[in-house]
Amino acid sequence: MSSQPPRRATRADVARLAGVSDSTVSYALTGDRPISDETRERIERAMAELGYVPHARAAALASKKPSLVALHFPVGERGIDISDLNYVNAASDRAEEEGIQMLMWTHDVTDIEALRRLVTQGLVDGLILMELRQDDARVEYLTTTRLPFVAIGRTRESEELSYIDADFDAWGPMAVNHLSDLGHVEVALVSQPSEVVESGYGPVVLTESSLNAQAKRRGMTVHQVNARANIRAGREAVEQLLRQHPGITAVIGFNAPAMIGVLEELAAQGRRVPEDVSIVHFGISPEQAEMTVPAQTTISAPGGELGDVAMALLIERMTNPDSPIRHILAPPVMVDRGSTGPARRR
Amino acid sequence: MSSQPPRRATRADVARLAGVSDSTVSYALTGDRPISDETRERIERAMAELGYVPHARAAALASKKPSLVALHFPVGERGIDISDLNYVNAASDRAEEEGIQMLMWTHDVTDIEALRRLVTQGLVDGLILMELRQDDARVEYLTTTRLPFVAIGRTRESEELSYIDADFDAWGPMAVNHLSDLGHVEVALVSQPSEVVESGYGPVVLTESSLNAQAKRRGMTVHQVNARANIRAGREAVEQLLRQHPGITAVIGFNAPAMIGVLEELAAQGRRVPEDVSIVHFGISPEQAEMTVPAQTTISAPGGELGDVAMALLIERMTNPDSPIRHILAPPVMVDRGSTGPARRR
DNA sequence: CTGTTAGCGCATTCAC
DNA sequence: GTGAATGCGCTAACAG
Repeated sequence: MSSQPPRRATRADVARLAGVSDSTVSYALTGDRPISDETRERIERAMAELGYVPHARAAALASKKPSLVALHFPVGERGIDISDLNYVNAASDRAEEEGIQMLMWTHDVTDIEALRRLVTQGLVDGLILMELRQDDARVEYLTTTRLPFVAIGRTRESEELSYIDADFDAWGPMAVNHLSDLGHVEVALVSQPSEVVESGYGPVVLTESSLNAQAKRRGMTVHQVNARANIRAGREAVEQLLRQHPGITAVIGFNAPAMIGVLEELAAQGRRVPEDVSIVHFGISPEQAEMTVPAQTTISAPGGELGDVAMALLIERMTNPDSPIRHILAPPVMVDRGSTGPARRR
Repeated sequence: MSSQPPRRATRADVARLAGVSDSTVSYALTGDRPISDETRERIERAMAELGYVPHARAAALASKKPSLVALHFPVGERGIDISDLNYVNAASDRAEEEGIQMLMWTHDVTDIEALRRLVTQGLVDGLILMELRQDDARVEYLTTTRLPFVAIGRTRESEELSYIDADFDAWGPMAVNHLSDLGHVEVALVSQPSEVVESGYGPVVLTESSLNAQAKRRGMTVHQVNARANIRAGREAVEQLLRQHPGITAVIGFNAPAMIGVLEELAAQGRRVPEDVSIVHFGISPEQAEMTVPAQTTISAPGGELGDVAMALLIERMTNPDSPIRHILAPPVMVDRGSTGPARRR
């Protein structure tokens, strides 16, 4: 390992060694104006020799252009999985295309004090919010701030908020119609813990209500259970559901760990999927859906699109604070993995 | 929503409004020298009126003190779960105590090009690496750089690397001794996918070898399977193991999703835990261990300690580049959740 | 094609 | 107790 030089080389060091002026070095770097091949060559040699690394934060200070944004990814009860990574990577890729770095910030949604520190320290030029609540304290706080931000997800009153979100109002009907077309008339919904619903978590609230509305229209009965996000809770939930409502022919899931338990319990009871019970699962990634036995048919948002568009929205707002508020809804995508079939005859 | 002021207020604006000099405002903020109550009062009023927010990145530039570090958390095949969050939160808490913000960076371990961009853009003052490989290209690259970094985990040749790591050499013996004391002489090891092992992932490599060595000493036979990280793979693995080696009385796991499958398959076969088969699981979080039916006895690293110490190490290196290289090993912790018992009589 | 100059927002040394 | 001056590393006019 080479011994560490005492301090990092600066543009001035490079300029001196190359025998040119400071700004020439800058321009050689950015290519913002023509440089003769010869001086460019000298500059590059000097940079290499000094191990010169431009200091992006100083550049950002001087140019007043955005260089660093954060994605607020509150890793709450459920953690981060590969499906979330689709968002994250898409957003980050989009940022890098624009020469902006994106880092993740993982504090709890409710930790407004930490958010305040992040913002008031002026460490980032913009923020993307995820896991929006219907009433979201972060949004309230950030609107009192000059920091540009957009959301993946939305609040109840979101007129003033730029966001992209999955069109959850279409999720429920998509599931109901699919199952109803297959002849199912009595189904179970294994949803998320009641705290999550009560805290006003948009996806669940919107999906549940669109599902119930459409079920009513199609004459379908829905028995809902709010299960904790673990395997055991899923087993217990489905055991009880099937005991109390033997007419159930399909389970709609919105809770990945619990649905593992549901599948376990069905297998333990000797019920086959999809011959005896059909399964549809909201919002999980292909990886999660393929992981279980059997694989699950899913209805979800289009992977990276949300992240990509969100970053584009943020960049627009950072570049031009007067750019219009945007609301974008991404339609759901259903992937059939064979876990649904015609309803068992009653 | 209030209309947005044209630009953010600066220290100069505050100084002008308060009728004091720029530096006085700085000192009022930092408290680095005595300020009369009266001027402090005026300054505070001015700050409030202007909605002044200090600009941390400019401050960092001027003071040459670190203000932003990144935690490289490669979210690979397995994602991030709550157990990882212990590290993340502990590190981040420690950073904030020192007035430093920590953000996460989630690119793939192998994406050195992206790492190079992160570093050469000079966006962060330091870096914590996670998920170290035995030969880790990131370490190689970063040592050619002036950027301070430390690791949670270690490489094969880690003399020059400051790290904290779990003492995996103690994991294997802890599991072997525990089971051997209970009379188990033939056990299964459901480990991670062979690519992971071949890529030289330290925890697995070290744990496996310490386990095998100790098993030999204690006269224990270990049948190892490298299962993919999903439920189905775990089911298949244990089914085959028990068929080929009916003498197996315990399963040692190092693969959370696969072990869910193992438990499912044992239940499906009517084998009870721990009466028929004992279970010990390496490296999963309490949350994961409690989630399954039955809960699993675990041997893991002490949650937040790794993150906390890693950040402390990094801060030391950033503050004083000449500080000594440190190697710290954290002893394993076993939590008995009742999934192990005396070996079934053969 | 290249150099000079004046900042970006702040910390800090040196004065008073 | 307070102010003025200098510089962190870089960008971006303004000058040739």
